[in-house]
Amino acid sequence: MIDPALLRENPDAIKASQRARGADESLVDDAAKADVAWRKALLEFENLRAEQNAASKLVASAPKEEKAALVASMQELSDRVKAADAAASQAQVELDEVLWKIENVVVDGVPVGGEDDYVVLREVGTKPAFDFEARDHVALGELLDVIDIERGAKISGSRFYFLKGWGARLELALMNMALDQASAAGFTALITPTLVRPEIMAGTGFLGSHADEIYYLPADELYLTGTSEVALAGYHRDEIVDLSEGPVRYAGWSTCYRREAGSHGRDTRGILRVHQFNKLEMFSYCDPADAEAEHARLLAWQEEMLQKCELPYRVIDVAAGDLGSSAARKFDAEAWVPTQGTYRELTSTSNCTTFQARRLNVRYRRDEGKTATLATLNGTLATTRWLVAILENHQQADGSVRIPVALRPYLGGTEFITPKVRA
RNA sequence: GGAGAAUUCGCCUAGUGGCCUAUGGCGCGCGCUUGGAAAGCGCGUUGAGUGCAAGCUCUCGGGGGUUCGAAUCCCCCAUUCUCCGCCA
Repeated sequence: MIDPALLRENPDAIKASQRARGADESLVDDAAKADVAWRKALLEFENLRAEQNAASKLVASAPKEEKAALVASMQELSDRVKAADAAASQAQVELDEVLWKIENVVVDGVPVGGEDDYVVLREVGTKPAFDFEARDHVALGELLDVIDIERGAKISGSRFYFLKGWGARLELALMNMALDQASAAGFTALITPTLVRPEIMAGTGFLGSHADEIYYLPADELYLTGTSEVALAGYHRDEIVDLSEGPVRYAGWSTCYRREAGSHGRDTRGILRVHQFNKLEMFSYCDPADAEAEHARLLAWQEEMLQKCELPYRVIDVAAGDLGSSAARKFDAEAWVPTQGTYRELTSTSNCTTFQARRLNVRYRRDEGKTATLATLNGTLATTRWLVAILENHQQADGSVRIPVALRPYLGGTEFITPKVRA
């Protein structure tokens, strides 16, 4: 939710942001109107309630024989209080309805436009030049017996798979390397619940336009999360978080579930787009004044991981129209996928400023002791999808795959996965 | 699955319709005292909304109801604990 104070002080800033996103600008005027109406209704109710409270004290202290008359005279006031209360509640509902529709105010400098209007910030690493016919990760997965897509489909349908042998070990190695790096940077490891209640799903902003992307278990009224961000953001719901020692950071590991309802026919081959995968997610609670700096730190940690995996990648500054509603800015790091001749997203990091925290009521104490809404940020540190880039970029002519040096300690020192070796 | 008990400020706790603008303790903060500390004493210590402000309003797990008036009575929901049953 946007900051109501900003709505009163500088509605034009919100309008400019909506414009940059290609979103509805008129919502801002609607919200301002609803805000005025709500405050008026609230004042009316509070004045009547004050009157009632005062009169109620008289009844309490009145002699018995006068009570009946006093009580009778207060019934009409009581009705008016009830009506005013209902009107104020209704006005607040109407205000919230509009406020929740307005997306987060983008950070200055975010590229204007839609999906294709991203700005490439940098390209890092050298794309591999193969002097043989490169195999894609599906072919490599079969050859090395590390990814079993056929049997995944047999037991669960399309977009499911088994990671097998060195494939399973490679993913665990990747996650462990990421967790070690995160722990060294001060993140607390969390293995999170993947089934959450509706209000948590709504509070994190995932039940909006993308609700059909989410698995739902009606018998239990629980949602399967598509990212541990949901649990990590909900973790401190309704709490005052101690930020006196700097940002509070969590590295959340979980399996992620996505229906991929709107992507029929896209990335149907392999494990690039699947219904179930694992992810280690960074999540940071911090002082809003520090949020942009923290965003840069999250991106730096992501790049460190990509470099340790010896992957060529580029970083893009995602355009306003392609941001999620909670994000004020988003950087994606995309790794080169040789057989597709293009970059594919491996990590994404969003600065949600106070937008998400306001919905979930997460605050911190400022130096003066006052409470204020804090900022939340998130970013991918490793996912199953990384295996695609690792397998394809490090493949050799004979179909074996070279393990990046930094990952080897997590695989018992193994340097190559070869077609003959089994885990 | 069944039965019962509970949920009050960071923690523990008092409170059975109006004197609750919620008790007491622990902890924490400030001060007095002290050579310094402990003890002791005094003051403060849930948050939120609105308003320029004084103030007013809300907040006793959440929501609804009864009532002139609800921490207190009723209903629904959540969570925790205990017992019984069933299962690994």
